[in-house]
Amino acid sequence: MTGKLKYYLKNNTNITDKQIDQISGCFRPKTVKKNTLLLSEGETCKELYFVHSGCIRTYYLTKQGHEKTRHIAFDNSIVTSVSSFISQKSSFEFVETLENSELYTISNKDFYQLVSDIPLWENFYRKFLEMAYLHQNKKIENRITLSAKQRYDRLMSEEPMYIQRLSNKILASYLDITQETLSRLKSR
Amino acid sequence: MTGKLKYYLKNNTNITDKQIDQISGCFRPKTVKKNTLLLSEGETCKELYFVHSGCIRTYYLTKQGHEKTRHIAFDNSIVTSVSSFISQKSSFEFVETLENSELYTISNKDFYQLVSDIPLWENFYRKFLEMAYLHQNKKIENRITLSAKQRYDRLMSEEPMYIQRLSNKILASYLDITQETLSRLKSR
DNA sequence: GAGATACTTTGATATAAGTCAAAAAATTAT
DNA sequence: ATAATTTTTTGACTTATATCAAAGTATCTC
Repeated sequence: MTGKLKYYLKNNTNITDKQIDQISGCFRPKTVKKNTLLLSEGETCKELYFVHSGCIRTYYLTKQGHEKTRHIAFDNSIVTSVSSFISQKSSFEFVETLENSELYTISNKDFYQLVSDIPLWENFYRKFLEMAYLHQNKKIENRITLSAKQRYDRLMSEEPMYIQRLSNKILASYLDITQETLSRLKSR
Repeated sequence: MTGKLKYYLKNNTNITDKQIDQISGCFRPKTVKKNTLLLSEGETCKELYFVHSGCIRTYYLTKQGHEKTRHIAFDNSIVTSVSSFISQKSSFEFVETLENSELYTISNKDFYQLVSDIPLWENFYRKFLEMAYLHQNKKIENRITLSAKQRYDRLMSEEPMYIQRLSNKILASYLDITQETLSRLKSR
């Protein structure tokens, strides 16, 4: 059942099989329809998700009410509202499914219990944070140094799945441009 | 000598005095004149700095050759080219002193040795990464949701030290605007 | 302290991307 | 299938910020 999660942990950590069983035992399966909010602005993020299948995004609203997509997680990845999950303070982000999704979810409590109990899990979490940082870094850099068209072209070549699986609306908000601009630059 | 560093660790961790001695023993003092490069693009970042006094920035160059300041560290904070220090790959960032600075420097090797040896140091490092992530997050959000003037005003009210201690050139590059724009919006 | 170098201001102009609006196309629901 | 809703495209217009250029200030260096 949690096979894919176990496989993921086996491939990304040196945690022993026994401890992988212990870890995956802390996750609960959760089937969610597309376009479902898992977390809203103002709530405290109590869960972290492993995406078995489907797709999840995190986004926030600008003062003008525009959605800005921060992160998109496809199959075989981990996602949550990182800042709220870490700080256990009110989130300014939303977490939402973009497709019908099968998730495995772990509570904040259990997660940090594992961080204390299993050194290699803390190690894994640290590496997750390192990756999250590098990813963010790259997003800032892209946003600052590339034009809208260049960002689109780069995503197209580096992460074609984004273009294949996401609607223009979501894609535009991920690339920090308007739908109209995306529509126009696609036909250039 | 490393008094300020020890004080910093006492205030930000639960590490025992004995282990704080062990940790600060791994740091070496380094006095650096202003406008000195500590790391250049293409080099691998082997050191992490505690800023005892002075000021350090990290920045990178766009394809057009413009400097973009990513992070600024004043007294009593820790700084490095995080992505290169983590990955031990070639850096695309520069690290530079903006003022005459007294630093304490630790090697990547010693740093990760302490991460292995002292659980509370790994814990501290994890929290450092969490903070770095939150800080980045906020920078992305500000850049996307606020106008140049709004970003300047917010920095002025939240971090007046930035405006007091940095030249317009550096400040502009930190706010992701040109010097000319900064000059203009200051007189509005 | 004079000259060189680097920084800041001001002006004129250009441009990428946003906004508003409405039609066309694609999904979703009944 | 048909209607209703949502998404995408296209057009006309606006705007914030960048660019280029030149003059004015400040800072370093010999």
